[in-house]
Amino acid sequence: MEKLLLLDGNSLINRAFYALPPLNNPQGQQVQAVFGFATMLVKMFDTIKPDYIVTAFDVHAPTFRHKMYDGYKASRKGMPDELAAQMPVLKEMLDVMGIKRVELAGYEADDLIGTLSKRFDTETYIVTGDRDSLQLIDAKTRVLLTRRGITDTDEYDLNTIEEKMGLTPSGVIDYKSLAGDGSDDIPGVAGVGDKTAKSLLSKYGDLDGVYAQIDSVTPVSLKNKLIDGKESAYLSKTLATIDTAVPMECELSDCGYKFPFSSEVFAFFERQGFKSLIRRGELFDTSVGLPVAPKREKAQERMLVGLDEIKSVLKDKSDVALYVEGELFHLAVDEKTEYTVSLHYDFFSSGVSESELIAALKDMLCDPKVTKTVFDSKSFITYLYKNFKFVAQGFFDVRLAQYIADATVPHATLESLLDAYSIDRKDIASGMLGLKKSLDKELEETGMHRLYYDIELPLVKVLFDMEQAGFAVNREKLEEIGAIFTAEEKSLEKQIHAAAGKAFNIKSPKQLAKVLFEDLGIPYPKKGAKTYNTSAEILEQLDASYTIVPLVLRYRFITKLNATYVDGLRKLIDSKGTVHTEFRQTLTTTGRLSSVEPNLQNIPVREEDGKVLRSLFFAREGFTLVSADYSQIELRIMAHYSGDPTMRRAYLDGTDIHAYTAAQVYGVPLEQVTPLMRRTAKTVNFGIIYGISEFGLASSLKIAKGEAKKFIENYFERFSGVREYLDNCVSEAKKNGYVTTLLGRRRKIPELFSPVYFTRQFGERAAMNMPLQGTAADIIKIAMLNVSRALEGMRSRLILQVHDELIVETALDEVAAVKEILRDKMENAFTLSVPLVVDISEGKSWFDCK
DNA sequence: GGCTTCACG
DNA sequence: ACGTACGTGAAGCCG
Repeated sequence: MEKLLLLDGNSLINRAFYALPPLNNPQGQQVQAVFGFATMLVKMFDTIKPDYIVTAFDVHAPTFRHKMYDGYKASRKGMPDELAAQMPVLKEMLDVMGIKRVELAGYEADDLIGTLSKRFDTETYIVTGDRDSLQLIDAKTRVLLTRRGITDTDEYDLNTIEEKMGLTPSGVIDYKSLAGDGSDDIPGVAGVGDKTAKSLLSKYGDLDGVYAQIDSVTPVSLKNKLIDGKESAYLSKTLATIDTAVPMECELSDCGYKFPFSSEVFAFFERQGFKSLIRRGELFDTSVGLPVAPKREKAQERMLVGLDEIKSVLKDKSDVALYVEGELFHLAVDEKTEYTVSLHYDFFSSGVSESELIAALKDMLCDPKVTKTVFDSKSFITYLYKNFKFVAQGFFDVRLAQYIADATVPHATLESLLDAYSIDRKDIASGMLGLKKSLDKELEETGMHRLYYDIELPLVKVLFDMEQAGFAVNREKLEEIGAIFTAEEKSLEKQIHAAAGKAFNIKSPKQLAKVLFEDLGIPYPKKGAKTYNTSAEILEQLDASYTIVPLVLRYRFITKLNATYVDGLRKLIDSKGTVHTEFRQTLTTTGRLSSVEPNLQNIPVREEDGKVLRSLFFAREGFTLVSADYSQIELRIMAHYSGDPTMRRAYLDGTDIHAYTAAQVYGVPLEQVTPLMRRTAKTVNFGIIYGISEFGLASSLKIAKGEAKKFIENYFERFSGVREYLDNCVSEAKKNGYVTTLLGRRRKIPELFSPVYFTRQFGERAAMNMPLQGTAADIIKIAMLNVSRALEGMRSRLILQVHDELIVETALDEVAAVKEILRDKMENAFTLSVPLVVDISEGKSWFDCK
């Protein structure tokens, strides 16, 4: 018999949307739901081999919609805009595939599917995530319910529905009439749930049976609930019943489709970036001469036993891939063969021990002429250094290359990367050689070859050295400061509890809000707020006559310092009194580094009482700290990029930029700029870097939006080049889908294509900020490479980077030389049209560097 | 595990 | 009509 496949378009795309991570097409639009739908379809073609397909969609009665700035908003409550935006793409896909789609105003997809399932006398498969559809099962109709993933389904037919659900198809309706369905707004009978509904149905057959013998229902309480809920039960029955007689035109002969796919489908997949589908040649009709990419052959698997065999495979090879996975060591010298070595070594087994293997490979690992392709080279050389005490070199880092190629996928795993390039997960090492080839080409094509090979890759070793060097921490002083903090914390806690009139957990924002705004009745500054916010920003606005408020603020401050920096740091000090941060090089979207365990990039500095924590970080015996930081590097980059003559003038003349900005914006001579004017101008300058918005500036300056608007207008009038630059950033980003730094680092900004106004605004600000923040990151990375080279042969060591600051632990007799190196290498890392200026300080501890 | 809060550039 | 400045990490609460 011929087979008909009925798909619930809304339900399935919804599943696909939530089952997959966001995935963007080359234009930056999210398309993961469409991709998931396509994958499901292909699976269905494969397993069911239907003769006919129809996809049904919901069309709700038109509702009033507010006019949007962007003229668009999700049409259905509960559907996120990111999904709604994919509906037209899905429909386009179905059209190019020649798959019939049906929709009818006022009917749900369910009803259309129900009608079609009854209309044709043929074997019918319904695919949906909606359990309601189980009522449509009959001798020729079965239902495939989607499971967790996107291609897995549970099949229900007339036999299995009884076993799996304990219900008949029509029982599904009766069940809902009694138990209701919260997610579908079906009330059911109050007080009747899953268990009761099923036992009633098994006893009385169906809903009518229950009410026919209502007097025999026990216990009496249940009987009364049923009597009270009778009207609701029958209303529910109407609601739960799928309409199988929708007046719609559709004949089986309209429902054919073309598979294998045509060249139009291929072109569609290409436009949407569905690489893994494009690579599957068998999906396409080859008779039309498609440019189908050859499918990557799966590598031959070979187990290597014994060191001699391993050595002979590697002999004279200059391009190898390595991956250690538990007790398995993966190895490849070309893409055709996947070698595995078992590191499980004992008296009986024939495996090779880890230390034997590494010893045998040591020369190769340290030979820069042999390129070792690995996933995360810093982890790999750290592992070798910790366990075997040598420093390997000569790597291609697949994770790093992928991050440079596309930083919107943060910290990708090797599996996700192999999947993305349609490489079998078992081909770990040989697959990495494939990845290397693809990524290398991608970097070349996108102009990021040099960024990767000349900056990021060599930086790995610099970061490794910094991590190993570590930063010495004064443990006695840590305990002293901790004791002081703890004492104050205790005292504050007592005072706060006394002021509140009771003990409560001050660290719980919920409990704190209740005490402040309800128990003590402090007026909440934002009227109409749904939930209380207890952030410092709000607390600072509260009526000064409530003494509890400053106590809470101080308590927050002290506990933050104590928990994060005293307790947090203590746990991470090694036996030598040193902390070794880990720098993450493949994380941020702008190209900055991040620092973890401990994060040494957010040690307090702004508040005096917090800044004392910097005295814990000190230079070891015979050394001192030299710190160098760029002065307003991002604004200088802005001056360079925009070429704004007014702004450049300030930097060329060496004028105080914030005072100068104030003079311009307020229209007064430089000498008449007050500290308040300067402070305001400084905030405006920060705003410029962040991608200014009226709202953001207003909230930062705590002024009205209208006033902020005036500031911005004044600013742009004086610095018109800056406005042109920012506008240009956004328009370029919208045209290309990405922005770039001076060194060609790219950041895709898919948010610019969101249907949601706010998300798009965010994308625009990110487009303005990234070239500035990212170029600053590029420049300090170059400086780090040059500083570290210049320090070779000296005893002084680079130990920390804090975005625009470098710290060198400096041998006492090298102080002058180090200062000169830092100034020279940092100021000359890159030539801009305005000077880069570095401020240098020195001290035994970080606190003393001022 | 998500949310809130707050430390840094 | 609604609510954010850009980029991070850590701690603690809460469900």
